[in-house]
Amino acid sequence: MDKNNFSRIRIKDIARLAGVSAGTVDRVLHNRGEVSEKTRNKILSIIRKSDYHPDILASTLAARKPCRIAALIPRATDDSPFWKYPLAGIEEGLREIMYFGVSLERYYFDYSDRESFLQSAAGMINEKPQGIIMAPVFTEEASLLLKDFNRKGIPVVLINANICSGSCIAFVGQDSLQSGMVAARLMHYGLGDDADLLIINFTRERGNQGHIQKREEGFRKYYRENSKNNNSLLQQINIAEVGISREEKILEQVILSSRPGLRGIFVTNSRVFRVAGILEKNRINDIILIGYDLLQNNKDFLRKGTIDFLISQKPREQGYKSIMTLYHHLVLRKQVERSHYLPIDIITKENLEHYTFT
Amino acid sequence: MDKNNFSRIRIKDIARLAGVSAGTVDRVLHNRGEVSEKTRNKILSIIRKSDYHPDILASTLAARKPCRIAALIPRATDDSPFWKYPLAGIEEGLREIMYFGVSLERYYFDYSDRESFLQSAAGMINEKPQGIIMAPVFTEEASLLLKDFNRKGIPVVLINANICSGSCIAFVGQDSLQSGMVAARLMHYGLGDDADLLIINFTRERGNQGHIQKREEGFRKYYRENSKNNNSLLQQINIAEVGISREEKILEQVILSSRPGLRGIFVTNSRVFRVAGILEKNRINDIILIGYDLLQNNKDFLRKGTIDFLISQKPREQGYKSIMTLYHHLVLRKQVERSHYLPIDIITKENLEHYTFT
DNA sequence: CTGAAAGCGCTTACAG
DNA sequence: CTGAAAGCGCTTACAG
Repeated sequence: MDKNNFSRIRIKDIARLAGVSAGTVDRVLHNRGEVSEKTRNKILSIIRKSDYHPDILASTLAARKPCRIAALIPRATDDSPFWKYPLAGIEEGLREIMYFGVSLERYYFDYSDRESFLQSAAGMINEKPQGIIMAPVFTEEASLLLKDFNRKGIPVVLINANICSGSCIAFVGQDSLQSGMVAARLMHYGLGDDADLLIINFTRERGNQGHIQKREEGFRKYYRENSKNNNSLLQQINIAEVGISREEKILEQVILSSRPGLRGIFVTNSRVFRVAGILEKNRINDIILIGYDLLQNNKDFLRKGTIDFLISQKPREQGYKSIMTLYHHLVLRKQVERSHYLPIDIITKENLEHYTFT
Repeated sequence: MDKNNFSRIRIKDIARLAGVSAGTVDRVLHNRGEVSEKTRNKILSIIRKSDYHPDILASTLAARKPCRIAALIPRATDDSPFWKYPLAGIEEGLREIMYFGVSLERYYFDYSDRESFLQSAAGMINEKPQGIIMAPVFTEEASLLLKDFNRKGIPVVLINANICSGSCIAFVGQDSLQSGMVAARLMHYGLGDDADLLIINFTRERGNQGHIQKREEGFRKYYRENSKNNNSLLQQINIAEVGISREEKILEQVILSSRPGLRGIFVTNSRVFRVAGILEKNRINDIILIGYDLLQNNKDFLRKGTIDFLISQKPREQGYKSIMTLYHHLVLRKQVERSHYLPIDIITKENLEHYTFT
């Protein structure tokens, strides 16, 4: 039987050992100067010997300075509900740490509106938060912001997409290239070599499409490395989001004209339900369909078998980890890991129901 | 922009409003009597109106009563390292809540020694922990213990296997039946109908084999419901763990004699690396092999491609959730969910590396 | 540069 | 049945 006791030595004890007052110990503990080198060193050496751990409860209680964290993320919409999950994760984390005086300010922007991103960011900066969670949807603008935050000494955690070049404390998200490889692996495992495949990209305004491209790249990489499938069998199509009915037509035409050879479709984002709809409408059920994200639409098609596999980005856990990382940094003052690559979850009809928190 | 402020009304405020002292408010807050009905009701009504939330930091700081949690789990061994992961998860959780005075006492037992389970349990009971995490490896004995803890009012969280019939506050683990279905789905997706399959059970001393059986059941259920594969194609073999070399011989014989028809093998626990070894030795690479748990051996074979899929039980997260559930119950005094079925993770060579915390 | 005192919000004997 | 006081371990003005 082992025991795991926690801090017993108190500031008071150290003060007594050093022959000084608690206030002085506190001053060296927090490096706020106004202590002579001599006493400072004496206290420091005592601390080192004594494996002192501050009582963080007493500390935050006494300091009673609130810690305001801001989240700059896209607003979830009916059309694109993805971002409600990271937010839910952030809020779940918040509930666990609010006792430490942590509060959350939410700043939303429109996923496809660069201007709204900048405006929301400006509002956030005005409030001078102690820490920031940011979804860097618009790469260039986000990079500039990052530099600004860095200059101001505000720690930032990036969520979902990674543009962190030294100026953020951590990134939380998925390894996109690798997730494309996972999709390819599933495709290849089910179809073997020499099956006609189609990759569909639903693109949007230029901006954060980097990780979408990476997924396609990963998919191709897998096939290059593991299959005798020659590239001509691997078509790709980009669908600009220009209005659903027009898109549907184009897609339908491409798919139908590729039959009967076409055996598998990989959709590089959460819009896979669109393709599923087309397959269903045309009563096509001999095509393997793989895409991303556990949206309600997608889950329905997965249950019906129209979609074969979904890859989850663990959006909720992304949110949870983001705020917890900031908490570890700001409140606990612990070293945090720079990269948090979350698992690439493979979801089927059979394991779907147990991915409630994802 | 939203704000998320937390408790501002203090006991002192309520006391003032009720025209009593803080001590009296505290007494009704904690139901420890010695208050007249009249003042009690007055205070209660004020509390209800005021959305008072206790400051849990101040509360645990002032109460300074330690909360000792005990974990009764199998000792991890070289042969069977599985249990080191739940323990790691428990310890990870502990680090986050030790500030609240939570400490952990570990009680180990031998996974295949019923007697050691009882002895370790006795030692634990002696120390009168405030909460218990228990792996109910030996079903009958564990049931009796559960009743005893229940009588003593000690809350228990069961981990990994579920025998909780009302006398535990929560279960954390995997849905075994469903995980078998996931394995079958992967098998069937890769091989189609009418492939010869083999299910291998490595059994041990009678005891907690319930969830292993469930896995086989799930596997068969999937095939019954989804395939035209008739049952004669689905052989099953139980290997009693009687010594590795004898087992290897038997297994090798079974596998070789089933060739060339045999196309897939499902191993119902983490011993899948044993089967992988036999396949490798005999240069067999046209058999799909699926098993459980990210042990080092298994991961190596997954990387080499001898094992095609592993299903993870998320052992670390089981541990983490167990202790956090107890913490929510004991320290935060919150209602906790009864069942925590963790996701059934599908691991391939391609997504293995991002399942570090699992 | 240093110490003594008051206070964070809650709990706990103790006195009445 | 109730209140006043001391204390949990730390922080923060303030006085010197």
